[in-house]
Amino acid sequence: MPDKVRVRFAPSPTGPLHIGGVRTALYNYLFARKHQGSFVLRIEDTDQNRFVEGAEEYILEALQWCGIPFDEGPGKESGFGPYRQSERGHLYGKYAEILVESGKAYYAFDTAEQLQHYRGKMEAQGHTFIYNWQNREQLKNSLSLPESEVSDLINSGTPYVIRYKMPEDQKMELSDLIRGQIEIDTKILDDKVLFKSDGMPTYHLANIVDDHLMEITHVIRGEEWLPSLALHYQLYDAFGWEKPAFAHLPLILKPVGKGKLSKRDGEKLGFPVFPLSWEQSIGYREAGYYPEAVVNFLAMLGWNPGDDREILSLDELVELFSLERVHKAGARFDPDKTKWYNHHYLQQRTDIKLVNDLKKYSEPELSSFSDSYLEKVVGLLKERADFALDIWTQGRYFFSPPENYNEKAAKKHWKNDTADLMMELVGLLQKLDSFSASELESHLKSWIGQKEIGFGKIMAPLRLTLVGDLKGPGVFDIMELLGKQESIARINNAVERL
RNA sequence: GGCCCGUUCGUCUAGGGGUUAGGACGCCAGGUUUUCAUCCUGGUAACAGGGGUUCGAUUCCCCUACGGGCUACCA
Repeated sequence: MPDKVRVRFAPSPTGPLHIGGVRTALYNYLFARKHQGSFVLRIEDTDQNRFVEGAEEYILEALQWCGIPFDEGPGKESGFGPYRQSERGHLYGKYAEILVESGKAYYAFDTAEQLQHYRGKMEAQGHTFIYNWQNREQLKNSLSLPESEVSDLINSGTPYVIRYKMPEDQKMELSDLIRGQIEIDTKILDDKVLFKSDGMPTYHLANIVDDHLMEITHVIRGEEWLPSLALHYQLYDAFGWEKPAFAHLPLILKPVGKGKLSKRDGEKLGFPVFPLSWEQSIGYREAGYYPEAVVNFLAMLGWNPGDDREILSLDELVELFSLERVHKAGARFDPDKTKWYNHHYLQQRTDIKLVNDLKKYSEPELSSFSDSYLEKVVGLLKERADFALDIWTQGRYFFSPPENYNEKAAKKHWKNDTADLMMELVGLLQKLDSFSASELESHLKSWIGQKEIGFGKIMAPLRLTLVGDLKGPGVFDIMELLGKQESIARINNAVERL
């Protein structure tokens, strides 16, 4: 790689960034870091109709949350800006005209309605309408019309677009870092619009011009752009510019069923498809995922380091990443595995951090408990949690007595003599000075041993009185945390109610 | 429909002319925990099909099937 590596992530602010977009950004970021290059964020907002308020802010915040900052972009000027295409509007017309002058592009006056009509007609016959060498002489453009009429139309303010004049029959060899060589014949390609009648460039023109001007060395983008690669090659050649290297990433597919991952899948199967919440759709952040987990599982979706490692930090990913190891086929999204990643990263967190995570979800209920108490709760519960929220939902009994008792368990374990046994147990507990888990364990065990009854006759109902269910950490640990007074109160309470 | 890209356990994938085709998630079983979960151990499970090439193909080539993308004055 001769020059300094420069890559870009170029989203359109037409809505929230979805998880596939995040992965594209991530791969760009990893590649840039790996080669000590620059990661540029460019906002492609040339379509005024699809602009969505707040989308750009969302993109910025999402990248920040994921921990994949850009080196240049909106608000981070570095000599190649501005980084919003809407602010570069004046640039593109000039380049389109250059192509017209050199005969590589032309003016077209066909209205959207006319084209729609042609399309409908062809489709009715079972064909596809393609605006190219086959019919451009019959359509309304500067190739078919006399020069004088063309200038009349332009001077009278007739709306026009500028189309690229795709060669009639040229065999092209395209090259992709992930897919290798691709052959294509230009005769099946169309005369794509480069410059719209509203004075804005289309993606194709703006993209090539900006990538050139911003000195992008590697274009890493989604596979949906592969069909446009030939056009982009044509454009670089038409301008006489050096092409960047291209890498087209496989798409992320639905967990079940057909097609690529969509917002609907998240709603249907109950997992986020956006990094942050957007309107009614919950984001990974809000669902309780850690950015490290999101980055890790996204990185592994379509790429691997070539060995068995699956838990990789961002730094390790940077170190190991290579485009050559990106898989070619689309990858089905696996919600279970993303959970597993989060579970892993949650275990790595300190108890203090987890307490803070927990407070985000249930601050009011937790405010009356000390941090040291909460830390102990977290310590006891974390290993069974995928999310910080699980600690709250699965550990309610640490914060308030059980409101009801699991009926099935009560029926099975609360026998006729259980109440008497529990009262006897209360008597024993009253006498204890230390309420540590180990003390409790030895006292209870010897007591049960003396009575010559099964452990189950005591342990199961005891747990029921404390927790309300047959779940949770060790009974003695729970009792120690709850304390003598609360534990006894809960046993008494259960005796009355069961 | 046309064009392009793809196809290894259910899923993410490693591998690559001769392998017991490896790992992870999920699932199942055993162990630990006198609970549930975690955890540990083990197990289940794959080279889409058909032709070539070859002494030998899951691996290379072709065809078919299937999957995906594109086919806008959207990106």
